[in-house]
Amino acid sequence: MTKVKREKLDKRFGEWFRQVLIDAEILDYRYPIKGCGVWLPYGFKIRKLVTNLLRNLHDVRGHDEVQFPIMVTETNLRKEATHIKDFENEVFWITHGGLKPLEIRYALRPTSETAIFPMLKLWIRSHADLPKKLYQIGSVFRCETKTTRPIIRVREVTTFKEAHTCHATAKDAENQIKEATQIYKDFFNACGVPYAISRRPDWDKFPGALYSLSFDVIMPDGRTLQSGTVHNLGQNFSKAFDIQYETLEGNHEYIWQTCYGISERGIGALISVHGDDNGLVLMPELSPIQVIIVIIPHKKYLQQIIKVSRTVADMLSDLDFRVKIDQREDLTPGAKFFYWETHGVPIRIEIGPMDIQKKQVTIVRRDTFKRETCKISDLPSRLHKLVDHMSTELRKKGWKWMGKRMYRVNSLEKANELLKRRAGIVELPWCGEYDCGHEIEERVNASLLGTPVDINEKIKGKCPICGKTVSGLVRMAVAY
RNA sequence: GGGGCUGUCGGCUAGCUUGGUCUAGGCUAUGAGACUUGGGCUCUCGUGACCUCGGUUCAAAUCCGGGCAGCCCCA
Repeated sequence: MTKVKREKLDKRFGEWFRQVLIDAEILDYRYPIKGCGVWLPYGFKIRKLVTNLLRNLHDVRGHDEVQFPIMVTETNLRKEATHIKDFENEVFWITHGGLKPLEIRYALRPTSETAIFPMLKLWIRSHADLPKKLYQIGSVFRCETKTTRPIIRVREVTTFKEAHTCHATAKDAENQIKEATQIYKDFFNACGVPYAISRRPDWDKFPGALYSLSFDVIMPDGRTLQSGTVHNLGQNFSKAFDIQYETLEGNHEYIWQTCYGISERGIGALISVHGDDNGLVLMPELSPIQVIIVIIPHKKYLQQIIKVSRTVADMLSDLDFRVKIDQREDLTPGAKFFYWETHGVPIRIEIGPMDIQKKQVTIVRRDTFKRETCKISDLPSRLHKLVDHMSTELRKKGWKWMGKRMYRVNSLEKANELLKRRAGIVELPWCGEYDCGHEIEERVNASLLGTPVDINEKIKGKCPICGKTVSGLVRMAVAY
């Protein structure tokens, strides 16, 4: 039996990740523009399963999907001062229409607040129009100056799910933050991806927000990937864009807003968390093919083998499994086994002469490579159980893995030692002050992810900089 | 933000130091055919490349400069 190994993945993650994108035919990063890649058919199918999951999660909670233009006028982009200040040096500009310079330049949206809000001003008249919860899935553009890498840091983010909500009161907006957080928890749980939720330091929040929460995922190399963010915008943007509503009493008030986003980084996370040295491992729910049938040809039994494999495929297809028979004649069964392993297909069914004789099939799991046989009549119940079991196991394995990479320390020295070897996320007592935070950041040479919002225990410690007794923590990691 | 390295068939690479039989070699992939098939079969015949622009030179994959693209390290 093949053994599950994660040596290459753990030691040379960057190389492993790039190879998986090629081997599993997810994304071709050879497009001639920096930071841009092409979603390949198989990768696009994964992406579609992920975006549909996001759609469902938002739809059932009263969000409506919309589609805004990719271009934003310069005037609108500049309306909220802190927002443009932060994005300014990574905005792509459209300066010409044909040969003529444009009188007003257009920006390729780096995020869509400034595209959406002028329209909200037109749409929102009274309290009866609230709450309004919209989302869209599309591309945003950032001229990243740091090294770009496929899926993880790109210039065209092709899969940006951004939700924008409007509310009558601060409290409603605050509740929306809770709902958004729950949606994202549900999302990452469905992907089997473990996360840490932190409130970003004040100086590192989304430009224009009151505060920002972030879902950070630890990658196999110990760096963290910011994979989802939730922002409370307060009235900062509604004031800048003059979005008011008429209250029950007939007054006019500015609306309260939130926004939250998840990108293809989520896909990057789920590839990285579950994979192994044989390539991709997918959650059954997010796998374009859930069951691959490989026949083992044998002259004497060939017709029977083909007939049985079709029967099995039809049966499983009727039960809503995504199933496929690998009918390629130029590859040996062994070659097919490797091929589908690199593609992360959760379950392989082998049907050969031995199986035919015993009226059974052979089942092999992708996550453990465990091989077992099953009577054809038992197949439906066996596979249903197996799929559930695999999802649960992958999710558990992910959280266990992450648990080993969470550290709580009291001194800068210890934190520094852990972060230097990229051990994962390190928690340290912190007073919450800007000066102390910056000094910590400098001394450990890593990023402050912010303060935990997903733990309940009481903390007692001393800020390593000012020495004050504190009840709060700060999380640090080497971030992507 | 700063520094370093790299670019040759679809992928991985040999050749570059010392410019010239390089008409650019190999593995893999791929097309046709034969033979196999319970963990990447074998054989035959094909296909397929010097990133780009400029410079040096009798002569450039090879040396120099710009651009584009990729990788690594440090802040």
